[in-house]
Amino acid sequence: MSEPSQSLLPSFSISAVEQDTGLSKDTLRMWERRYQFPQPGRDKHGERVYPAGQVEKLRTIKRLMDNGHRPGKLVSRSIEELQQFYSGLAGGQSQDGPTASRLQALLDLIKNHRVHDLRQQLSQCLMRQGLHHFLTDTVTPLNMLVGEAWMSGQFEIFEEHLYTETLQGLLRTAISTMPDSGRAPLMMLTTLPTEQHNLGLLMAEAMFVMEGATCISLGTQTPVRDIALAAAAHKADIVAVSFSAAFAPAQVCDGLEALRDRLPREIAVWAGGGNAGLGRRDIPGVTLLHGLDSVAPAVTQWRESHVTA
Amino acid sequence: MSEPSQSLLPSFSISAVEQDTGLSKDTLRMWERRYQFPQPGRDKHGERVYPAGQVEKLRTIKRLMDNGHRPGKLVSRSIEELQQFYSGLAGGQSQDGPTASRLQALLDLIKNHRVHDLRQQLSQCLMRQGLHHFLTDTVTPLNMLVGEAWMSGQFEIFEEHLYTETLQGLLRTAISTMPDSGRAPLMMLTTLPTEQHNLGLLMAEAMFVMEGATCISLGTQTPVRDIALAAAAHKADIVAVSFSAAFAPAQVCDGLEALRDRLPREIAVWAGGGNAGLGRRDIPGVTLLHGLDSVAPAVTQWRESHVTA
DNA sequence: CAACGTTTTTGTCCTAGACAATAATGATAA
DNA sequence: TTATCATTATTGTCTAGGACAAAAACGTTG
Repeated sequence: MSEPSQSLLPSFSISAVEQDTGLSKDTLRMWERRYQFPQPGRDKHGERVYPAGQVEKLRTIKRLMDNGHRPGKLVSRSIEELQQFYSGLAGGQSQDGPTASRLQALLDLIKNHRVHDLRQQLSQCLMRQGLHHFLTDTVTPLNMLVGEAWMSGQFEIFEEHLYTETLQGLLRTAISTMPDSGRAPLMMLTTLPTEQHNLGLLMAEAMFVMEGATCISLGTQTPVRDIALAAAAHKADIVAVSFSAAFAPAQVCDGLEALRDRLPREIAVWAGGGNAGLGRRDIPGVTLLHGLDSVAPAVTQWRESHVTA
Repeated sequence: MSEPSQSLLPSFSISAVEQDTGLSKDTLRMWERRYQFPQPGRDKHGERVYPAGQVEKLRTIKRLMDNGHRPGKLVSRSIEELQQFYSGLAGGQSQDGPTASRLQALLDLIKNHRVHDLRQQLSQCLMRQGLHHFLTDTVTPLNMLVGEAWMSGQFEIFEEHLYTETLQGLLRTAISTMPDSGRAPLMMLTTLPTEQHNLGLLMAEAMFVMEGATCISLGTQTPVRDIALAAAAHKADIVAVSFSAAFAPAQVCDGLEALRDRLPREIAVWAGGGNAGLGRRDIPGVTLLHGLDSVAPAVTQWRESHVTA
């Protein structure tokens, strides 16, 4: 529960590790049994005490799992191996030329903690490129680069937080600037419980608003029952749900099915985001959006099949 | 894990209940052992299946616990009794006259899902009252009323979400409107892991910015280690942490002590929010802010004791 | 190359016992 | 009557190892 601060290298209780890594206590104990990793020490009460290094490795593993890897292949490797593992994954589609250097410049601003300049530069990008290209050509690749930088040990968590927070501020401002068109479709946006990443949701909202849709965001973590109630209360046309990589892939389909069941058929369900479990199973009545570029066609198609007076 | 959708009244797995109520699986099982409540059924695999009614009662109990009640006195009572329990608690300091009717009007807007009007009315309040009075005289009491309305069954979760989301948008806009003074103190704002309520943090940020402080927000849920790193990187003067009622009161002091330990002495630690565990133990080197009104004096005092050229 | 069945992998759930931290209570003294 | 201290009650989280179903990977056949 508490983290003793005696030694220079701090150690963590099992619940602290759970919070820190996103791996459940059950999973942590199970890995210890199966893979002999992690191997925490014990305090005087016989409770697990995880050294900082192992926690870091666990974080790294979790991150790789979020990208589709399986733990069995990961636990036995060293941190260094794991870090290389990742750059081989995201680095595949790296840009080149001016785009790359522009992104690198932004990355440097984050690294050097120039929050103010970062915000200004991003804002400038937004103005120059327009919201659409800003999202697809700057934010999306930058997200990947930031994740990669964290993975390879160049970034700390807080630098990621800072980037996310800055971007959120920017996007919210941009969205609230666009006039509420009042046009169909009326979209309800949210995430399911345990999914706390707001950034993907905001990016989606921005895209939808640009297509002239009317958006109502419930924020993150709305229980299925409440999504259904909210959609009914607002007579929404579409419920859009976002799944980040961190969301348990196995839960994605379960959640979408539960949601689909609770909603009347005339309300569409759209799902998107960077989650590995999204394409896995096909759920009838749920439209998958693969990337931001599929937003515009989806809205257009919806409008064509819902022509009203 | 999955929620069967066969019956009209849906039922929940233990992990669904955990998500929904914020009570850990261990706690749920323990209550069952000790208090004979909840009493979930079992599916064919022998796993717990909680009926919707019990989940609702659990939610209600959790809410009361967040306000300082203890479970032993609550579990045996009926939902109706529990709901009265709450209104007796928060209703004590109800306003009267024009303030009350203004708040009631806003409450009605939420209830009738007039999101657009709600935003406009709130915005108008903000303009008329100014940010300071808006926060203390409108937002704070409205928060309580919304919580109370939920408790007594008048509000659904999603209506609370909607209110929160609207308010967040408004506050973020207001904050970004105020020019970044660049003056001391440089404040770093965040919450500890598991604390996901951003609203209190935003309200605090607004107050600080109005006092001419420079704010950098890390968003919610930053691990202690990363708060320390971030504070060092930005040469922050003060680290401010917010604790909502939902945060485990027992963890508050632990977290603050851990944070205090990791930060150099010249960086101040301020803590605030509606959490019941805040005043409990006195932590040397941590300043407690009781309510938004204590923000201004605290900043003034800090400035007085840090006169620089 | 697609579709199917089999094996391995993996996470979550279960029970039941132990114990420490916190809150409430009662007793004593100022 | 109020403050302080010791005792008792309450409460949450940890531990262990067993069980099992869902998903992924693999191999085989059409």
